[in-house]
Amino acid sequence: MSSIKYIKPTESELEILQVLWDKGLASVREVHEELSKTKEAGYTTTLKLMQIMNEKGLVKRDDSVKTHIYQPAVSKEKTQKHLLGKMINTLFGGSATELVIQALGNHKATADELEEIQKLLTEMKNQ
Amino acid sequence: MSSIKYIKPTESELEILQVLWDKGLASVREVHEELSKTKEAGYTTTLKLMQIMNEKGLVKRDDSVKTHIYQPAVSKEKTQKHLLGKMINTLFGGSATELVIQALGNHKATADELEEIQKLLTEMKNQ
DNA sequence: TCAATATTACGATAAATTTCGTAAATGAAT
DNA sequence: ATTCATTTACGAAATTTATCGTAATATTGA
Repeated sequence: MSSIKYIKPTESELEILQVLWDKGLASVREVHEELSKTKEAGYTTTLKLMQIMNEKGLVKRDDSVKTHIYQPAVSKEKTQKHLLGKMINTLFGGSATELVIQALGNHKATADELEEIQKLLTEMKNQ
Repeated sequence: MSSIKYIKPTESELEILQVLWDKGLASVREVHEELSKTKEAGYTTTLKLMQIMNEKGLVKRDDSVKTHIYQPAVSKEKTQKHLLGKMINTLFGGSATELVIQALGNHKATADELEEIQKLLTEMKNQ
């Protein structure tokens, strides 16, 4: 059994993780530039957050080089799964279906995407 | 235009809202009893939270009677919609479809529920 | 080498959230 | 009416999150 406690990223930490999941590896500068496109915050704020995330184990870093290079230490899929599960419980009374219906109803999907989901559903029914 | 700022409930506040959405009306005691089934916290903690929620406008209360009666002041659907949208953005790169696939993949749904979702999808395609 | 630049480290602060102790108010029972 | 139990009010503390100023460190280029 694993005694590793799941660490829930904060909202700001999730934004940083998103960038890292996308880039794989990145310096603080790179992450900060990316965040700056949609958000206002100082460089040292991003730096500090990433240092804290390193302490928490949410990211790893290579500090053998002058400009430290960070990478995610938690997987995108597991994090999605965890937070989605939490939301299903605390907001949709435990029903994933209710969430799916809400999501489909309120957020436009393309025809292709609808196809994809239908295919998945058919597979699920045939098991 | 409406100048009402959306207030994001905290995690604890969401737990309380869930109870109120379910019961419609409830005293602090009732909410607290319900929460106690899954959570450890003192009665005054729940009370204080509900008082703060009242100040924020997340709940309303009738204090004309000795034991104040609370009810939700924000709708379950709107709250779901808001937080779901936020999660799609910060965790699924803006793709509702990705979220739906994750949700269906990880959380079992009954055959009936799958039917229901398929029906919804068909309707969406035919529009 | 030395000045300019960039990066990291560190500490401090502010704001938001959660928690609870204690007192005050109310209602009920004897 | 006095006691007892319940509830609300209030304040304070502890925690977490977000932010930034400043100092220290390292790099580069003139």
